[in-house]
Amino acid sequence: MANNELLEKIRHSVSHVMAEAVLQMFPSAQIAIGPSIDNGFYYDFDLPRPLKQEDLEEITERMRDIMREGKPFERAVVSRSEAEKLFRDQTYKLELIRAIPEDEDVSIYTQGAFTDLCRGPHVESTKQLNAQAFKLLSIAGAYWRGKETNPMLTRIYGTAWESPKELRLYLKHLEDIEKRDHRKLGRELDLFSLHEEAGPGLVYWHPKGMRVRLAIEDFWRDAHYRNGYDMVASPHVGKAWLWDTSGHLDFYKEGMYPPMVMDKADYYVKPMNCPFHIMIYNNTKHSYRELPYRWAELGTVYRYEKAGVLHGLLRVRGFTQDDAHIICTPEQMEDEILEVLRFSLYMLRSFGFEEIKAYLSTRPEESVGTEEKWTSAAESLRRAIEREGLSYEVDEGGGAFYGPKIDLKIKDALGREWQLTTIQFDFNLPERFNMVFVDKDGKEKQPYMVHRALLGSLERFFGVLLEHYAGAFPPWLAPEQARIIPVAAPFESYARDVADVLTARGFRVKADLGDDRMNAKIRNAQQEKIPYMLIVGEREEADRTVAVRMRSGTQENGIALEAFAQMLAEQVEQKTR
RNA sequence: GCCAAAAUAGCUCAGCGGUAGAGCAACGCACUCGUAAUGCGUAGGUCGUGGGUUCAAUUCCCACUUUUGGCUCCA
Repeated sequence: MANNELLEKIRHSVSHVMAEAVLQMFPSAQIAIGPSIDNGFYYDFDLPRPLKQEDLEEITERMRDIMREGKPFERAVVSRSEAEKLFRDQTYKLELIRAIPEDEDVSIYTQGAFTDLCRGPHVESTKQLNAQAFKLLSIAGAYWRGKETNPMLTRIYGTAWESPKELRLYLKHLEDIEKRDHRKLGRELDLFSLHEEAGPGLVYWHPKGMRVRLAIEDFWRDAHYRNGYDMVASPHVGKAWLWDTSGHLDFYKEGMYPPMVMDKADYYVKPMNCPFHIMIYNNTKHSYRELPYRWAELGTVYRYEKAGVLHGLLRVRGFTQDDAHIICTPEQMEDEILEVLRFSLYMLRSFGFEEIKAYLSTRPEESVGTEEKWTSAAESLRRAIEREGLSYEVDEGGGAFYGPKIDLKIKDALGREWQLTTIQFDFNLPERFNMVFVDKDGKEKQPYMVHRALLGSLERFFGVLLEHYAGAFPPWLAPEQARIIPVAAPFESYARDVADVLTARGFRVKADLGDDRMNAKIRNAQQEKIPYMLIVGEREEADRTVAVRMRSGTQENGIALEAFAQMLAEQVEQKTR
């Protein structure tokens, strides 16, 4: 969506108009902040009572009235004391005024009866706002300045555009997003479920969803073996000793499920796989000749996520990371980073994600590891990004305390960004677990350890993929690749024959032999978003062909069964969409 | 965790102080049919859980659970 200066002015101005309308209704309301945001605006209020949906209608009407009056937005620069006097009843505004740096002007904007502390800019007059091109969307709670310890304010979100037409397009876009919601598609296509009574945030994979997941996993394992990784598997629980040593009980305890007691020892379900992989490493002594190790595991971990943040497959409490740890010598580190980034991009592109952006996070204030290690690690991350020609942003000080990292975000079919890949250095665990290798000079040295997940978690990745394809998976991922539909009962045996042939070739197909009419069978297959419908009747049976109907609606008749099988095999191999 | 809203059949939803209703799906029967729904019938619900108010609660009130939208966009 375009986001030019005019739109920003419009949105910010509409938010002021909304604040004026809210103050008309609730003269005692405290107003906080009301910026423009992507696609719209919000304003935070401290109100005498909670808002109802109907209130939004009244606010909307009042806003339209204000816009019709056509009052100018007037800017004025005032002194601090004037500002404080002006907003003496507005505690949040007073706090904001005090936070303005000394060398900055304090400006106010007035339209009609409403004056707000504001940096601007705004449109010149409320006349320039189109009374039919905005919509108040939702009411939400938001902490003052986003801090949990601060009071909870009432936030009204809205969207605003130059013209009613643009508003309609945007609302349509929101509908598209809703239609693609992976939770909805997951239910409609019978892919997965969640069960509140059996535990929130825990995913149940149904047969069809599992088919897709296994297609992803099979490709993932194969790609990892081809790219120099080995597979390991580790337990789901570990004794407190492990988590004490790793530091998780000190730093991550609130993210872990509470302990289980057995034989007088505390066992914790794993929130991460790393300590286990280190146990494997520390099982024996290692020479520099053996490094690097690249150990991968589809490791299922459990983390306590706050109840309010759970969201379908995208935020869950139990998930399977496509995890791997690279353990290498300092000399190998640069090449390993470059390689892992290259491999990440290959994986993401294989799934149809072409727009990829990198985010580099560097050393935060509190951190472990030497300055030298941080610098060399961050620099090799940066060089790897640049060599791959990725656009990137740097988040200074945004790294974890244990090391710098690269995150990769992809853009999906609707232009939304999702973080999938993370590549993180870890200077903490090698130290805590006393990991060593014997170098050329016969001395024990500490290896570098890199933690990486390319798809992130299978659950989240599956959710993103589902929305990206709107449920219409490409043939190589589709749970059912082709549905064989006889035009009438007499051709059921040929339909079964076709299904047997294709099943024997390793394809995922089903013959629809129910007593529905053909039209209904096509409709069902269409709604299940199956890539191919093979329609068979007298003609097809006679010359061993199939009529191939694609879910796009286009069709090719009289395709030899063998030719179809070859085409499908090729599409699966090439991962064609 | 916090704010707000919601929870009725497998799904989508209606109802609302007098012990529940539709469409789709499911199941049964009939129908021999060439590109997005053949017709008829049957079954399915302690109205999220617990408590309260009431002669009577799915409906009103309270608590809990879960779900949804937010809690990062800085005057």
